[in-house]
Amino acid sequence: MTNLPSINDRALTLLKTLVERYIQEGQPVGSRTLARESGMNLSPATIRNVMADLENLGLVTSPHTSAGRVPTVQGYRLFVDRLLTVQPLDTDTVSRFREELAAGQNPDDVIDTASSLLSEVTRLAGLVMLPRRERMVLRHIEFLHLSERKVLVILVINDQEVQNRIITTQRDFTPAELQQVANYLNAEFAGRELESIRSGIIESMQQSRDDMQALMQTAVDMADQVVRSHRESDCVIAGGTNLMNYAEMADVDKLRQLFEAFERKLDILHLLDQSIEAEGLQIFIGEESGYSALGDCSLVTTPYKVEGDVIGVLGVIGPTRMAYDRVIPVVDMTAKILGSLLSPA
Amino acid sequence: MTNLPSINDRALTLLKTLVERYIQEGQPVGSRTLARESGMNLSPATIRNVMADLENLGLVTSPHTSAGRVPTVQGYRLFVDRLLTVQPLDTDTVSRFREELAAGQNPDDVIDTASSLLSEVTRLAGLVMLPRRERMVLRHIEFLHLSERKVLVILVINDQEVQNRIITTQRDFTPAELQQVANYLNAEFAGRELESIRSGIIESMQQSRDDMQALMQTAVDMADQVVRSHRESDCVIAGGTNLMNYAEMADVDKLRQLFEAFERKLDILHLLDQSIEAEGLQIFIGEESGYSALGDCSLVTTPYKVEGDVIGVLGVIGPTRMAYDRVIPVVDMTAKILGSLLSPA
DNA sequence: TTTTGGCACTCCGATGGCAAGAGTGCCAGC
DNA sequence: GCTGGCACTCTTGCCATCGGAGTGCCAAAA
Repeated sequence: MTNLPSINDRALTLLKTLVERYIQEGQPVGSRTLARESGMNLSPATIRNVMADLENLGLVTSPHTSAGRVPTVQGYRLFVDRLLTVQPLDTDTVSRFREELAAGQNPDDVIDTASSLLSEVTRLAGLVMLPRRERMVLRHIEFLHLSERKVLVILVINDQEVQNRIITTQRDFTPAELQQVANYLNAEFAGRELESIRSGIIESMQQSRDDMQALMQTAVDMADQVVRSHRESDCVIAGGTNLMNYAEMADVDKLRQLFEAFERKLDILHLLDQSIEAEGLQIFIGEESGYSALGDCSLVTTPYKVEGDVIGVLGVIGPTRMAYDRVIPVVDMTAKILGSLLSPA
Repeated sequence: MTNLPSINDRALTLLKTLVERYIQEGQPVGSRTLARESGMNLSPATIRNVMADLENLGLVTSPHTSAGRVPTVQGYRLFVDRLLTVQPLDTDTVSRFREELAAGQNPDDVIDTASSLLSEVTRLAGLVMLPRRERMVLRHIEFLHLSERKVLVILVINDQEVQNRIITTQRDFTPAELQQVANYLNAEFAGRELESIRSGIIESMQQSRDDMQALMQTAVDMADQVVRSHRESDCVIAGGTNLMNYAEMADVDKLRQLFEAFERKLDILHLLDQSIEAEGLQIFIGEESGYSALGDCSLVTTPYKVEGDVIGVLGVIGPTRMAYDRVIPVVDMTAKILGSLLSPA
């Protein structure tokens, strides 16, 4: 972000080749290799001088005296911000994403598929935050008499999501009574936002017979729960095992931390929450995320939109040493396709 | 299983202490330790003789010349079949299971909770196979008009499970038309088994208007899918990260194999399928499972029943060196509680 | 016949020294 | 400002060594 004072183009080019090389090989890059690789016709000695500068600027570091250099977080930052040349997507991948995502039967399906595809193609862990809707509109409510005092409540929200729950009522309602309550609620509240329904129902509970209140109360509870669960939201993580293939994850302890974070999901969600605010694609590199469990990991995320409104975030998580140039376009494309598939109509 | 010829009680007691000790410490047990631990007032030399016998019988083995002994798979087998003294459950755990499981809002909730509780209490990975029902009865079907040519189909099966899907129809149906089809299907097929509905609907499709066929076809498709997905079934695995705490899982490669098996789920399901036939609690030790990915793992499973019929399997997976005496009663109890909670009425 | 003490033996794991290899830092010369 | 050269450092692999732990076997004791 901050513009570095004394850094010339040559140093930048060398940094770029260094990062690229390190991403590919995963091992410290020495001056000899860099001299060969950079295509700049410079001697190793010159490179060493430049490296010393880059090290002073905090862009690279060596693990020990006689190893090559490795990019620091700041080095990666500069790389992705200013040096990265993004690889074009091959059309096969695009059409594959389009097809497999379109095959989903309902939003949950599509989101699962998105996460799996992301992980499979990038060979990293894919993550998709479930869409949050600004407007949560009750579409339809239905009560189904199961057995004595057991009722199945079905709630349809936003034309897509179906919630269901079994409740035990105080007394046995006849199917006709249930139908009656449902009809009333549908007539009164269908099309209204969940937030506003709560007060509405509580009001009308005053007037209705006492024993109907339990049913209505449940409707309110469920609506509450849907709203709440959508506020704290949730996310789908796929292909965590992919991360076990990387040398930097060889430490079981580190792995455990990471996978525990996956199971908790909370930290991840918090990170995703941050990037939901951002305009476009975002990259968190290593410690930038602020979570030690994501130690040597980077996160590439981008929001996805329905009808111009951001409703969620998706991306991948992998070692800092990931192929950003190939990952970024995949994440980008997935967001676009997912957005278009989730839009109503 | 096969009764071993020359094995006396003393040898068995020593085997028992050896296995217990090894389960606790995770390290080969030497003759000196065993002499102290067994409480039998025998000298290490005597123990060594017995160990040599046990080794000949294939019940224990030493990793190398001057290490103590470690149980073999056969050793564990004999241990769990004949020597194991099961620890009583503490009542706190039981009531905790009861409460947390009863709090589930619908079957899926309950199953997730069961898996999590299993993993948390045993500190292993918990797994629960989704219940398969013999009778799959259509309870209710509903069509909801979303937008032009988009219809949300909701299927309620067995009074508990709700399936939903969004379909695109050939032409736009009015809400009234949709209601009409739903009414017809409910009147005709509610209460009947899914298997038999297929043919019924196809028959009645001959008589109905062509453009209604699409809707009915979808109903058939969904029913098919439900039946099929229940046949190949599915399972919930929780707390895989717990396994990373065990020394025998320190190898990242082994871990990867294991977690990949978790993601595939197929092998696991196949194993669970085997134990669904069995009468009660079953233990697969190490290679007995037949899957190399489960190399040093054991599986403790037990079927759970609803109204006397086995409808699923649950259990835990962990290192062979697990505390069987504590794990077994937990698995057992979970199955009982889960069964009672899933029963209708 | 069974148990025991003793003793030689084996193997692991930690430690240290050694040499090769890789890469750096610095300096003097171009 | 670039380059070659040289000394220096650090890792890695290898080998030898040594103490500890535990076994196997044998001969004596119970």
